[in-house]
Amino acid sequence: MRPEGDDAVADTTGRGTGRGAATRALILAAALEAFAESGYRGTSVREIAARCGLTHPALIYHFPTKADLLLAVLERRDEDGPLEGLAADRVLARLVETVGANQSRRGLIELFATLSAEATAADHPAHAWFARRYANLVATLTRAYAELAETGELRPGVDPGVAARRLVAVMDGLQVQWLLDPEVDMVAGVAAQIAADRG
Amino acid sequence: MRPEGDDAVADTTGRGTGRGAATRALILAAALEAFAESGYRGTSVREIAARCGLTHPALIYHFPTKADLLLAVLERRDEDGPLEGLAADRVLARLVETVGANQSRRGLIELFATLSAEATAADHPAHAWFARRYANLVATLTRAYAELAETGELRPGVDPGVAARRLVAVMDGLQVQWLLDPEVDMVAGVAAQIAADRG
DNA sequence: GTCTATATAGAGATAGAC
DNA sequence: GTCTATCTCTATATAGAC
Repeated sequence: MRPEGDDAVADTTGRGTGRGAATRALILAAALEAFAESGYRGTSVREIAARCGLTHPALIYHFPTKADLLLAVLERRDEDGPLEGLAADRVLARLVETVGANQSRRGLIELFATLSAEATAADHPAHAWFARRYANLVATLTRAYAELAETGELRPGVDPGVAARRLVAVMDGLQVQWLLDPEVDMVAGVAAQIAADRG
Repeated sequence: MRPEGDDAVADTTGRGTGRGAATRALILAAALEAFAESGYRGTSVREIAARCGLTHPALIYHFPTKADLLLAVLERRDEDGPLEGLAADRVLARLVETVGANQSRRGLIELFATLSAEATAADHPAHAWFARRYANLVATLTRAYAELAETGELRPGVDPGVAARRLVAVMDGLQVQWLLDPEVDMVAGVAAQIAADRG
């Protein structure tokens, strides 16, 4: 009897989808929360284990190292709908929607704000993941802005590549300001940023 | 005989300016470096002590706790020339200059990028410092943009307060991107940001 | 003012029982 | 699949010698 049914959690350890699949999902949720509150370095594997009623070795059985656990959390977020295929208008609209949706998930914002700064260190376990993430995002937004420029919808003199980096920067920077002061309106900020560069 | 001469290092422990003043300056420099490389949580007091040829207890004599050391490092940077008194044009020009100057001090950028994210946690020792810093910076830039708006030098429809927050966000966000990829031009990005909101 | 030595707590990770 | 018990390392901080 296998109680997990048709559970479909990604398995990075290659152990298949045994009974542990549900436990793995539990662990990933707890890890997301914990990393979000204290960052990667500030969180202990024991604390994550305690959050889901496990002991430290039990967790380690599923994710051999702390770094493996972090990468599993990050890879899980990669499943979010990609922006790559969309038209320029849709890409920018989706970006604003995402910011609005995230505004109700403080933990997620904390995780990415903390981690993206931590992970600038070359030896950080999530370094490659963030480098790839930023490169992809900037490339996608550069293409969107370039598309706007072709039809004259980008303000003259605005460089699509620089504007794309600035847009990503505004999203990141407003997250920190919002974490320090929840009165800050991230959606308004990002929308204003896009409006400033469009014609 | 007091070898420190007219040394003027801030003394947060209330021990006066005895021989230790030179040692304190040495410690602060090493702490800045170390915090910059590994963040506050990722740095041990022992490592900072080792960097300046001291033992851990010797350092603790000067700065009773790790948090005291961090705050002393931050307060030391408060001595940088303030923006408050300047005219709008000068404020914005100085901002771009500062970004350019910082581009040669990777350690400083790492410190602030890492810490500003870490310090969003309410119980972080530098939380109050960063909350104050952002409030001051946004207030100063809001005033500068409002001044531009009065003389019609701000693009119509741009809210000075929102634009100020976006400018601060761009500076912060570009730092992370620059840390991940030194090809990123922070000066060009910040200059473009200001140009996008001005008339 | 700086040291050695130590207390205490917590980290990540492993071995082996059940 | 999860546990107890333990290893090893490192952390912050203190006591007291010099």
